[in-house]
Amino acid sequence: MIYGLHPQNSRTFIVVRIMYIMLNNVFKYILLDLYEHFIVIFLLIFVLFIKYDNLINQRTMIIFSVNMQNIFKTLRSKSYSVPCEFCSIGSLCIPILLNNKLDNILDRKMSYAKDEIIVKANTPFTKFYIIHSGALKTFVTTPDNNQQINGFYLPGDIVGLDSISTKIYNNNIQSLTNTLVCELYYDELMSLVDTQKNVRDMVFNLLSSSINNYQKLVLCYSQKKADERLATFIYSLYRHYEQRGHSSLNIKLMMSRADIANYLGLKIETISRNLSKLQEKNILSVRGKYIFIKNLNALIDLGN
Amino acid sequence: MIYGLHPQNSRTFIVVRIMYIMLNNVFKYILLDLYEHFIVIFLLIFVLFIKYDNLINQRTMIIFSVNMQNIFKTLRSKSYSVPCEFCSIGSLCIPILLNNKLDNILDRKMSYAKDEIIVKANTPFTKFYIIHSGALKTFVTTPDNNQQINGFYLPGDIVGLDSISTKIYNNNIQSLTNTLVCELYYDELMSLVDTQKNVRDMVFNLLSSSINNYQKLVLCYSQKKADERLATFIYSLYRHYEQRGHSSLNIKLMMSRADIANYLGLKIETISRNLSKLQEKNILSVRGKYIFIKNLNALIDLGN
DNA sequence: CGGGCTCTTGAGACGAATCAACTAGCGTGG
DNA sequence: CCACGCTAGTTGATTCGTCTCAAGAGCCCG
Repeated sequence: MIYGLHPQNSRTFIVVRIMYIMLNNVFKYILLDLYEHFIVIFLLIFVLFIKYDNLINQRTMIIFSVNMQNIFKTLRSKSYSVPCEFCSIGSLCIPILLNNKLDNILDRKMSYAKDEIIVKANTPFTKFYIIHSGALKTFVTTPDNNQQINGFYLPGDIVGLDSISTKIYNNNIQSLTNTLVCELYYDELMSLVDTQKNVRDMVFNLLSSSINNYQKLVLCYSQKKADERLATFIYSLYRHYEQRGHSSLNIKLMMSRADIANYLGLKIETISRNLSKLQEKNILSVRGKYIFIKNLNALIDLGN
Repeated sequence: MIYGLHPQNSRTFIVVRIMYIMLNNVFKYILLDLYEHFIVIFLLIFVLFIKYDNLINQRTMIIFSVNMQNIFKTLRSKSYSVPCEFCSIGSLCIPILLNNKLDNILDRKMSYAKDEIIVKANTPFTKFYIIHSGALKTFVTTPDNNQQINGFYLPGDIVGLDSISTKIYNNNIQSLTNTLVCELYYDELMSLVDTQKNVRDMVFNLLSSSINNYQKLVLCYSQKKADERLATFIYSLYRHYEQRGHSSLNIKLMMSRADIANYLGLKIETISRNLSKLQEKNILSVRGKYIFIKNLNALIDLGN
């Protein structure tokens, strides 16, 4: 449990959580450089808080130091976790339904390191993965041994819907950063579907909207040029964060250029060139993995 | 009720149906030219049958003549209908479940002429369409007023799964030939989902395998060249017919070159050129809308 | 038989891939 | 703390594949 936010003490945990959400919401429109300074200020406040908290003892101190490191890391990478109510599962979170105690929800979360293979393709399908924080990608390996990414998954997303019919995982699932996922067993979900109408409707909606997304992706592939595809991709990231309650013009790309290129059916050089092109057009400001959307409407227009 | 197979008299209908299915199954391996002759023989037998059927009166005669025209048309285009047990809905056909009488099933079928718009995009979603015979396409119209096809649907397929989450039809649905569809109301299906486990599982499988198909399509788009895409497309048609109990190396393209091009994200000239290329390689034999697969393995290899 | 389609084939234009060189960012170890 | 190497990312020159434009062939239908 070195990775991820996982203190044993639930009171201190809540404080961490509140400040964390605050930071994500209050500062979401602040530019990259400013952002860095605020993190320092935040950490100072945080250290003071620890100093005067009478709960502190040797053991929690160690936990805090571990957490602080993680929080710092997380903030630096501007990764985020969705509060459970913004999850694609929404208020119907299975752990919550099964057992309404917070501790139990936390116990359901599994932690994975960067680049860890979570699931290998063609292994038996038993459970879905719902991302709490971090990011995943799914991909298949083609006969000529290179990979084809067919989805990026961000906090709140559910992975594995395509496996219901095949009973095996059709894709490899791999973490892009340190990632916390909730596991959701298919059988458990089905028993809830039978007893609760809202769960049934939710699952149908998830499946249906997944089909919808793929239809849009197909449309993107089949008639858009490289720059249009890239614009669509970046806008879809923006939309995704927005829908999960993190609307910000600052976007951190969790995936490498190579992954983006692979996903969009282009080559890495083309991505690079077109990012520069969008920057020249004053639509984006790119700095490594960070993108700032300078002209959202132009971005939307370009992506059609 | 001019189009489609829709006699009022169920005894005569059954005979038509049996002969129709016979023809589809007995002659499925026979080449195009031979096929034409058998249709003539079949029609002669059919006329004799009518002559000595004591049920005939003025009214049924008219119905028959209408139907004969349609049957002739249908056979000439080598269209086919799936017996209900090969439908994607399978043995769980809702009309059958709701009311086990044949007449009632027939009443559920709606008939559409070639190129008829069955559903306009963005209209309220109430029911799925399951194809009995013929073919449909679904497409969206882009802002610059040209269409993007995102699916062809053949007998046994269900259309509209993506609309569950949006509550509106996301695509226009248009018939490619004269088409018979079974209508399936969403509410009816949901009430069956709640009461019958096998229906529930079927619906989940349908949704999940639809996601699966789109994943494969995305893979096809993002890293295959024109000839590979075309090979994949033709093989997928072959597989589709095979799964519905009509395995034949003779394939009739229900859609125009323009539709194929649009669907595969290519231009009509590229389709034409690559069909010629596949013919030169002795993989296919193309004659207008008819394709004969000369080398199935080579086709599969090319499509990866 | 001609008019309107769809489909095929050819020549040149354009966009993305490829190959190659170079730069920036990052962690590692001295 | 800096030098080092490694990887990720950028930029340029050339090649290759598909699109575009254009003309002609085949087919259905009145």
